[in-house]
Amino acid sequence: MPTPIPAEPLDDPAERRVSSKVVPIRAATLKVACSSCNLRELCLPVGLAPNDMDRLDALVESRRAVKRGEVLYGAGEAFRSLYAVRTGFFKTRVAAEDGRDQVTGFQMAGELLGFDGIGSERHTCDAVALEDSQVCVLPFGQLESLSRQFGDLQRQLHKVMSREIVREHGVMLLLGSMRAEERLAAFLLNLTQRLQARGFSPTSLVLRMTREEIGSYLGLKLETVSRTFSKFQDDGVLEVRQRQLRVLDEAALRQLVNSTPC
Amino acid sequence: MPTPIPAEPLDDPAERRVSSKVVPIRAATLKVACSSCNLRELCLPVGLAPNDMDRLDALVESRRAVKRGEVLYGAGEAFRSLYAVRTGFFKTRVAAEDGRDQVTGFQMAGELLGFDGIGSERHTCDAVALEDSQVCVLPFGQLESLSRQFGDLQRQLHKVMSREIVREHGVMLLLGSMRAEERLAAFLLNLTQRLQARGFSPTSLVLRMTREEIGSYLGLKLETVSRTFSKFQDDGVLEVRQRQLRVLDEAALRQLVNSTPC
DNA sequence: CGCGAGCTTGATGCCGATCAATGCATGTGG
DNA sequence: CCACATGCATTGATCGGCATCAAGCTCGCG
Repeated sequence: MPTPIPAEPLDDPAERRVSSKVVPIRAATLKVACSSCNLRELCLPVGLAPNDMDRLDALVESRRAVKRGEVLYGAGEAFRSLYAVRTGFFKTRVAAEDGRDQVTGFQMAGELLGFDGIGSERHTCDAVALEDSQVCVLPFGQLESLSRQFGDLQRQLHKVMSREIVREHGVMLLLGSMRAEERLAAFLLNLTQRLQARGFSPTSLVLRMTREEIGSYLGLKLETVSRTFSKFQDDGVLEVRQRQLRVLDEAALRQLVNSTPC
Repeated sequence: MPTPIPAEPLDDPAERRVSSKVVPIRAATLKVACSSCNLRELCLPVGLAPNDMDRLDALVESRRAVKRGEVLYGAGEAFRSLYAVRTGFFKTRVAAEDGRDQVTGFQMAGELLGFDGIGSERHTCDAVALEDSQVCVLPFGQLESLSRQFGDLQRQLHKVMSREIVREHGVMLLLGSMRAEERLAAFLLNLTQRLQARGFSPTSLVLRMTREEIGSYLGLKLETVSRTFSKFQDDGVLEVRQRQLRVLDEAALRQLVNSTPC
């Protein structure tokens, strides 16, 4: 289990103001440094020796600001870098040839994006910011070469990719065999757990995504998501006011996920 | 697109007879060698320089025979190695705390298994042989250390993992937004394409898995799978006799996958 | 203040689950 | 070698959960 971290302070305002457009920012000017990042216990540097971390610092060449609604990368784009979410919130989605698309994940601070692009040297999905966000840019060629020198970094990279595979197994289980209530319960538990690991309250949260995006992720229509929220509220499990949620009975959520009425 | 390879010859009988139990076999006695394996164009060695491949040969320490129905590894087991399927056919499945389980993939010759275990040092799903099979054992520690020396191998390993992530995105799309006929059509197209890459006919195939296993993978009940097969047969798209299939109208299958009646 | 994106809630219908029975192949022991 | 068991597949009848269609509602914002 990752070490909990106190709620991160807001970035200093001077830094946030640059976000009016997608702007690459030179590392030197901002002193980007994993070693001093408040996300270092959650992000790629987990478990690295101080020496290794210095080298990783050197690799993080820039940050990039992405405004709400803008794409960090899109399907078809050449793959160059992974991205670590520093602040903000993203969704990734794949699109079928026809209009349909599927949200494949939501990423918050400290989580990595872009693994989909390694296999074909092109991205195969879109990453979209759900609020004004900042990412650290990790040029993949450099990351590979660095991880050839530092076994700990190599291992960490492999672990992160492996966990992404395992997470998707969980989503497949959810999509393949759970009913609407179970899906939403599983989703909420996952969300609160990740927020808790970042020092936020596990009982009070603000959704960053619409009902439609939740529905796409869970294989449900937005009306079903909405109705299920209402039902949880009627049952006293949740307090719902728009995107503001309060978990009243976490045990009930857990029980739902493990029930087998299907 | 991978180079097609002629249908692989059956293993020599002396070698197959050892499969009465799960038996580790010393490499030396069997001359295991990626460089002479007829799967080298499909497996981990893709694109390696001859020198690198010799080193990979040295790493493949043994083969392991797994009889139909036996597990190659199970959830909870310590993670030590990846496995490359040499002959045979596997499924991987995750289990929820209650009885439910979900088939997360089917693996055939040249495909790699075991990535689920890297993240937590323990396997998180079961790998079960669907027919008598053989795998090459790739001790992961050695694979990492080798891929620190050889950039091509490192890159190849990352690509394989990335493609696994992308494949799962596709399954999520399928589970989240397709109807039964589309799911089965997508499944069949994927299967025939992979068989074709291995030099088999893309129109005539024998399923190695039951209707129930297909259903679990596709998020359907076995009756629905069976009915959908029957419908495809009535429509002249498929000829179905038990597990023996013949694709009569591949275009119809493709059209189904891209249709959007949902 | 009024517009529009997002959310809620109701009425209805359909796809696939469920329950149930039968068919078909393989294998095993009498 | 047949009788029977067993596992898997097919097919039918019915049911239910979620999608769909259709109104309103809420709230943030120009």
